[in-house]
Amino acid sequence: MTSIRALPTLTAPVEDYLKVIFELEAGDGVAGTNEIAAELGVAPASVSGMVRRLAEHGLITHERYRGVHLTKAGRRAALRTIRRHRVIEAYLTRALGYPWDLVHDEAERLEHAASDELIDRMAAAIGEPTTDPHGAPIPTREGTLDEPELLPLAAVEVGVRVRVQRVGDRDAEQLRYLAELGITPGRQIEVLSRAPFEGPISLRIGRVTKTIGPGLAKQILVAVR
Amino acid sequence: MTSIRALPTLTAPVEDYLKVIFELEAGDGVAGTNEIAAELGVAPASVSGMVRRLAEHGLITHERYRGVHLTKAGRRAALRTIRRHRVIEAYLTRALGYPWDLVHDEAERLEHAASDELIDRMAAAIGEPTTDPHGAPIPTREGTLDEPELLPLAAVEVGVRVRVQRVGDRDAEQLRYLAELGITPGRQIEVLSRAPFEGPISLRIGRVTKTIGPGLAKQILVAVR
DNA sequence: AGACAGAGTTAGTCTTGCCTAACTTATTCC
DNA sequence: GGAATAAGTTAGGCAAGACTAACTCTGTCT
Ligand SMILES: [Mn+2]
Ligand SMILES: [Mn+2]
Ligand SMILES: [Mn+2]
Ligand SMILES: [Mn+2]
Repeated sequence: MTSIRALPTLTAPVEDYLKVIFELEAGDGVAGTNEIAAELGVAPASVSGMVRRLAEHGLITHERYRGVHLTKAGRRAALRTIRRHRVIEAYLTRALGYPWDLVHDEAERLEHAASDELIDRMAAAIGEPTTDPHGAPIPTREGTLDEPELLPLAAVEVGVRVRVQRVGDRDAEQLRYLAELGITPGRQIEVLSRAPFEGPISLRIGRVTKTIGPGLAKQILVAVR
Repeated sequence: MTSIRALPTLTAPVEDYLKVIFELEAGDGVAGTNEIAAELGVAPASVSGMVRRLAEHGLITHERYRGVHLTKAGRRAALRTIRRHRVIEAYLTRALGYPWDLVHDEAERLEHAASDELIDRMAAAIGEPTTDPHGAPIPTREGTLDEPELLPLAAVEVGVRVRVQRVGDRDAEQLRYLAELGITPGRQIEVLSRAPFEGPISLRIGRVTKTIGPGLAKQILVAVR
């Protein structure tokens, strides 16, 4: 039995905090104050303040000095914002010809202003997309997220052929470079060689060969075969 | 010689105040505290506070107890927001099939979050519209606004044939009713009769006859012939 | 001229969200 | 086990933007 409680419209900063906490928790299992601060570009002390408020509103639980976890309500709100963000990114590229390196910043603001109605119309207009332009899966209206297991390209053995599934979308410059290299979701890649000690990685992309650093290779998520 | 000064990104409330002041000034020649407060749904004291801040930032001039006027910079900012608002309304109806009674509220939020880039792409995608769905003219990118002289339907003589140019867009309910009556921009109407003392007005709309009150008729702006 | 209504302002308070500086806790390392 | 270090928190401030209550203009009406 679920009690339907109208969420009392969250502010833009609150939505951004929840989103970041969701993503950190998915990675580490727990979200730390400094991590959240770094991700949002605010001072750690500001995070402590917000964490108190989020806990008071029942969106997270907080163990002092131990990190935070989303509650059911917090997780729901986070997934709603993530859905909005990714639908907006998908719509901007597919319907308005936006380049994939610009959509993130735009979506970062619009995600707080668009109504559910608008998000649904956008999604419908481009055929209910399941991923955003960077390959990130889009949560459903109902708040379920199907996150497939993916491998960072940096961890793929030499000789293996993989398909690009998803790339990091925070850095616009990096996205432009990836596009230039031809590394976009759906692309087939073969790892030709890997220098030891975190050295450069050679790739065959289509019929050309390119070499990238391991840092970049960590941002490229692939599926084998 | 114009000095190019980057406006230090205005907040959403500031943009809304400037928009409202622009519209009141266009009407009365001056914007009063209480008018602004009523328009924004805020206490008059809140307006006094904001007015001080806007004046400090050089967006308005303020004579105590006398009302406010936009400066050049304030007018420019107001027109920018109005352009955004109307382009968004036009885009939502033309590209996403939004009904005309819902676009205002949506645009009221999105106008503060969309980049100039996005507004330009939206405008381009629907063929550089010159009016919004309610017939309001859209300011140009350069900040000029061509506001044609229009007559409220309430002031039209019996027997005169007019064309609907623009309708008030604040009240969603009213917009639904107007749509039901068939009173939308572009529509031809003939005034059949007007009862005295602010009485009801009979109209021929297409081949049907409808009667409306004078309050509603003030919200309908028309051009003769 | 004086009174009064309406418009506008001031004073004081609240919440949100941010900051820096100083402090406390947890962990790690010798 | 105790010191160093990293992580996290508290204290104290600030600006924006809202509120209520109390005060002050301004203009009008007699
Ligand atoms: Mn955001
Ligand atoms: Mn993305
Ligand atoms: Mn607005
Ligand atoms: Mn409109």
